[in-house]
Amino acid sequence: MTIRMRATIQDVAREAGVSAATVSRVMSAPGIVAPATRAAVLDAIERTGYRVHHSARNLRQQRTGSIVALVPNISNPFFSNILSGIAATLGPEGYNLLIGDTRSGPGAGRDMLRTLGNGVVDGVILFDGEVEPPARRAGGLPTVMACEWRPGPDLPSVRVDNAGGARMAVEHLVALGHRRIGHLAGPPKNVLTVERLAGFRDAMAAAHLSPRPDWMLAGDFTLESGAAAGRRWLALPDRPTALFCASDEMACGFIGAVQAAGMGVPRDVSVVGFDNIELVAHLTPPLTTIRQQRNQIGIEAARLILAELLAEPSDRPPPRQVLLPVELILRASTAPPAIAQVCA
Amino acid sequence: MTIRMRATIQDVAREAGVSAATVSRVMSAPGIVAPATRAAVLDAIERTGYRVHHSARNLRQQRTGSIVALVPNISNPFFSNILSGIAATLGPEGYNLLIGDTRSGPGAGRDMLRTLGNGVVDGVILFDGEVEPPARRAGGLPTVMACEWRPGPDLPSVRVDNAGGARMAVEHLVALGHRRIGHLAGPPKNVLTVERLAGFRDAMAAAHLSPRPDWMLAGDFTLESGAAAGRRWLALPDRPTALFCASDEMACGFIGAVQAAGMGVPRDVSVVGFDNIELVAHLTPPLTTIRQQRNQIGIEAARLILAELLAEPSDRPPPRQVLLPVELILRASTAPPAIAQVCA
DNA sequence: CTGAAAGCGCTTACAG
DNA sequence: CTGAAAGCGCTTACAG
Repeated sequence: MTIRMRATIQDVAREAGVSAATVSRVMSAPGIVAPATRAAVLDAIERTGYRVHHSARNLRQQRTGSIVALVPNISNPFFSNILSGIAATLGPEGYNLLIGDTRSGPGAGRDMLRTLGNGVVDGVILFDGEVEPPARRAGGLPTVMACEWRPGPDLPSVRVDNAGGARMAVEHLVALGHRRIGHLAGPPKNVLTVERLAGFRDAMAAAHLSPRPDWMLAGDFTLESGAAAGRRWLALPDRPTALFCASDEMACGFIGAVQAAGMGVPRDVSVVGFDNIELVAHLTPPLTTIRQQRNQIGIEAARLILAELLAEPSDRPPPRQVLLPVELILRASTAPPAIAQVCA
Repeated sequence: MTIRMRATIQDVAREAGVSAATVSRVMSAPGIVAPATRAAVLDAIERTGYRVHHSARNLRQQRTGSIVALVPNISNPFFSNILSGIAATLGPEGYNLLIGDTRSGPGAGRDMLRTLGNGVVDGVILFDGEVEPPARRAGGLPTVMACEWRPGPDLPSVRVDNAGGARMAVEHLVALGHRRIGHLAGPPKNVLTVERLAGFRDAMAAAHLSPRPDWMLAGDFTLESGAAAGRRWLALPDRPTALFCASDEMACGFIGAVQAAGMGVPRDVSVVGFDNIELVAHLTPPLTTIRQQRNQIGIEAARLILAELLAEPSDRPPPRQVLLPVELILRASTAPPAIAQVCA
């Protein structure tokens, strides 16, 4: 029952007949150590099964090697692909990805950011526009925003063209002949809600249509809120013939509720979503939607935070805003309005 | 432009007129320090804005304060709720949750586990039955399995009653009057595939039905493989009237493909899924499925790993297997077979 | 090209 | 109840 302890750098040094400093150099800058020495060290590393102890290295280098992604809700599948893009980009650069939830758990929100600031992570990718990150000069961590952002201040961020996507959705419906177009929005204060709503209004105005207040439905991006909106749509005395939903999840819930009542999509109402989550291609009818490149969002966010970490605090570049394009995906949930509807 | 450095324990000690040791004790065992001293220290902590530096503490305590969850695919929304259950349980105990992907990225699989073993994490929750964790005595990390598991060895694990769920699904279909029942399975080597298939066969035998080879469809748990199975079903000269799918995602893909061809669910085929992911309640028709308590899986897995970390290596308890029950959720995707079908 | 030494910021026997 | 000291395992000026 001999328990073999983990080898330390000292064990390797002894085994190779060199100093710990040399072993360290072989790992970090192999070029500056003599070939023979290097070979001996590598051999000793092999024999001892040595692996660097990260806590020790981190303490010495005053870094942690971890980045945290803070999302409003880990359970939301929208983030899965994004997180996978982040992890894939961070890994090769020697960073681990930690994941946190800003809305639940201990020390949620801003308080969490302060706790994380001391030897837990080196940087933050923040997906929640309602959390205010402590300023850099107040001891705050390097932070980038993704998807959502905060008004005003100068954090690097990656966003998609939310207003543009909303315009595409409406223009598509208008081109099909719809003039009675409603909108199912996200939670009121959310920046994405605001931008998509603005795009909706712009495109409506451009088509000389004025949004009807009773056709502006409120949701919160969730399936359930979409279903509730569907029930409200069913109860309307005078219904829009088309609806632009600010998220695919809401569109799914809406369609489910409408179909459950025996109405048809797009027969009775055309529906456009936002996000292009994988599932909506398999619905009946498949959902017309605005595609966000989720994996790319993750990749870009990871690059931004890596750039922040690399830059000297003194000559940090001005915060970059990466804007990713979106794309209209045409499927069968949209069609020209029925004659009866147009004449209603 | 005064940059105020982070306060260290020494700064607090100086400020309070005590030693660093005392400050440390105030944080870890307030009871053993005199009330007056304690108050002075707390005051100094407040004034300096001191926060413990985790890398240093970790190095000293020979722990990292992090647990990693290794999943086969971060992008799979099935894991979202589970991860959120883990994070919620780990947080209050002072552990962070790291998330890794066993199938992609650098050092995937087993190699990853060895890298993680040195000051990166204290323990592993492994969701991939195909990764072999290094044994504890070979310097392997404390590990628990969740959802999937490995044949034979003695790792603690949390599982659901996969075979029981499959039996419930088939019994339900039999009770509705189906006798022509097919199965859409997961990837062949997967333990979940094997268990659910066994449950399927048991229940079929109990109903004096023999599974027809041409009704045993193969998938890999993904939407796309479900859609492919739907196309195969459509091409069958003699079709089953009901199908038990080993995952909800496959059931969604299957239903989408079948409906796209103008066939009806449950009119032409009844479908049962497995998992009860949130979305399937909003499909048309809503999916009858086997519910897994995903959040609870996460909570139990977190408890198991915490127990492992707490136990002295000497008197570690025998590995516990937590078996969570599943539940049949009745919805509208299943119905008695049509007369024409029964007589086919 | 290599080594001796200092030190990252904590915690914890040990002694009093 | 409290302090002085050692040490966790590394890396990195500094000196040669």
